[in-house]
Amino acid sequence: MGAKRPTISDIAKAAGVSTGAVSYALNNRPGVSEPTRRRIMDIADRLGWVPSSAARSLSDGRANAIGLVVDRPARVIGVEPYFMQLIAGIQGALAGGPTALLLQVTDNAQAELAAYRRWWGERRVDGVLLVDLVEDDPRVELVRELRLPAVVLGEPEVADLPCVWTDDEAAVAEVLEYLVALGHRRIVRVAGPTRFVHTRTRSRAFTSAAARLGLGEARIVHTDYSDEAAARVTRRVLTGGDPPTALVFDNDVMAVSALGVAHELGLSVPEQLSLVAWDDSALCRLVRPALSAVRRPIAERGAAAVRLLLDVIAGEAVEHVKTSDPELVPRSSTGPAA
Amino acid sequence: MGAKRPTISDIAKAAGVSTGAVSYALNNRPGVSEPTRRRIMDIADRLGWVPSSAARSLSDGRANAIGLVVDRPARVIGVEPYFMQLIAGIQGALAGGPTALLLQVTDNAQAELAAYRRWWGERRVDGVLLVDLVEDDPRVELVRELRLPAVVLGEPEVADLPCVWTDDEAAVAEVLEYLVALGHRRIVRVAGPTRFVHTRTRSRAFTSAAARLGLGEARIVHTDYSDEAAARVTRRVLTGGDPPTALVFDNDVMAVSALGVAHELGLSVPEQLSLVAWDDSALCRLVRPALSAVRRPIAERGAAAVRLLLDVIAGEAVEHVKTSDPELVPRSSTGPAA
DNA sequence: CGGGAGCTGTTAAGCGGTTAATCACAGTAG
DNA sequence: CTACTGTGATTAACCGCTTAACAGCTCCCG
Repeated sequence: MGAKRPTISDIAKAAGVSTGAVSYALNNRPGVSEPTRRRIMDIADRLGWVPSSAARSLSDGRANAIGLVVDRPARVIGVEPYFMQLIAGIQGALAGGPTALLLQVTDNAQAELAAYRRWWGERRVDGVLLVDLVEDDPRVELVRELRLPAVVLGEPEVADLPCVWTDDEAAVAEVLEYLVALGHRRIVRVAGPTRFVHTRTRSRAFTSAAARLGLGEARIVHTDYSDEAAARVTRRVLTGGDPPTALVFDNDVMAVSALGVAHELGLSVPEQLSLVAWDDSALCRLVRPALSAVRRPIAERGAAAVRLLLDVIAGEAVEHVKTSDPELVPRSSTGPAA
Repeated sequence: MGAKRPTISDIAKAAGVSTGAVSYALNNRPGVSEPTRRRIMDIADRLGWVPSSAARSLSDGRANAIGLVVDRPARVIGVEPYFMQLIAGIQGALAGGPTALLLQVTDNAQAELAAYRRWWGERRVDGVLLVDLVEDDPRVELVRELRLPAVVLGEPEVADLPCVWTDDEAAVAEVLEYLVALGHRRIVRVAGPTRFVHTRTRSRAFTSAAARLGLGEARIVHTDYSDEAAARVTRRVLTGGDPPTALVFDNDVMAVSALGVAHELGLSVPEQLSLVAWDDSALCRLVRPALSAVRRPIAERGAAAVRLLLDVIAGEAVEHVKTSDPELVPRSSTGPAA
């Protein structure tokens, strides 16, 4: 059962006032005199009083919690540093406030939808964060139908939901220009699953930048973000006809995996093959050669999303938030084309 | 505010019975006839009823949530695959049930204690999972004082709390025997922070196995689990007098980092230096040479801990749970001593 | 035929807060 | 002296659900 927790009526008894007065005092609302308020607050923290979230939820209808569902296969989620960094950023913005984070990891889209629906039904969360949006994402429809406050981490204009976004397109162009400047012309993008909007956005940017730079053959191959898939795809691309001299990846893990494949195939990096990773977690610095990568402000994204969501929940008018720009961090995995 | 959510009194109205009857029916308790129960349940799921967690908490005192606080510096948490795997395991055991997971990431022990205290005060959680225990851990004292159900992921007998443990000592011995069989005699263990109990346990096992195997010089150096610290330490150890021919690490990230250092120093792995990682996330397979590692059942630990905690919360008598044993997975980072 | 025993259902209190409505009691104006 | 205005409090309803206590009904037995 746990030790006894003081309630406002304990405080009321100790202070010789009604529970109503205690409530007014503790919430800094008018209705009690200054001396009384002080007395009540003294007693409250002498008793170590903390409001019961259930009671508060029940009466004011707010859960003081937000939810995040991560729908990625278990084997991917472990190595992918993205989510932990995102969570760290989320926590940073939540720290100090009354709001808690509910986390769920699912392995299919249905389960994710069910999770939102249930949280909403149980009134467990005041709002949710949406990541990895897909085209015509059913979650968008769902939160709209439920009128569940939601913020998207992704690209704006894909849903009429408030959104925290990062200018990936510019970064894609920057990477391509960089590689072209190094003399590369056959460049392949190893992307995540097509269904993700962010994948498509980057692919579009990749294709158009390639066209602009006069690269006829801007190939894109898709994976599921896993290291195995990346290895398979990389192997195929490198051993196929007309192999590329540079590869651009959609995350860190795949780039590292490709480094291993290059090693296997006896291709030296960056002399014979250049690699560019995406996200730039510590992984990129860990391997040899250290990977050139596009650094994105992941924790910043999480924190911004939380702030935005809290505003939405508070009923304020909000606008899309753009984070700081990604930046290419050149290291040792990129060099002049062979 | 969100769309309207049905309550039991909506159901009661629709079924022409009292809310009490509805409650009995929906909870499968005696007190209503079979036909009535069925009618009520039909109406309930036609209306899409989901119980309000706040209301339920308030009346039965249970939060239907458990809490996990991870107290590691932000820069470590991102790359460390351990926690995400643990969380995946936790979710697996929670899936389908009514219990949610509250997650908090903090960057100091005080904040962690505060988090538990607050969750308890708010009655937000029914119990908590404790990881990374230290000697005389204040959290143990805290949960005892609060009578907050808790389960330790770590070694038994360090606290009188139920515990999920893995036989690391045997694994340490196995690794050492393996290395000695390969001819290594100068072996250094690159460990996590001394304050963690699991660090000490492994160190003790390391020292005693070394003694048993007649290795006089079983050195242990400590780090904070970060790749930077590991690189620093590895560099120092390898360039100092009487350098080791094999290194055993306390996690994956440090081993990968050391691989980079070896590369820097022109030491070839495994010809001149053998490396053994710990945990065996995908990281180990990603790098070249692939790292020999001790694989631990991390997700299994998480799942077992959840089940144990739910039992404790339910008031059942429980015992420590031992997970399956870790196993050494030899890959290409270990070989005969030079 | 009186009086349990069993079902099926209702009533109402309570969980810990919030808050509209009300009240007692100044002080102050008319 | 009455009426009005504020101020600082209390009261009680309510949020949605659980559950002990009780009530009506049928059935069965001595």
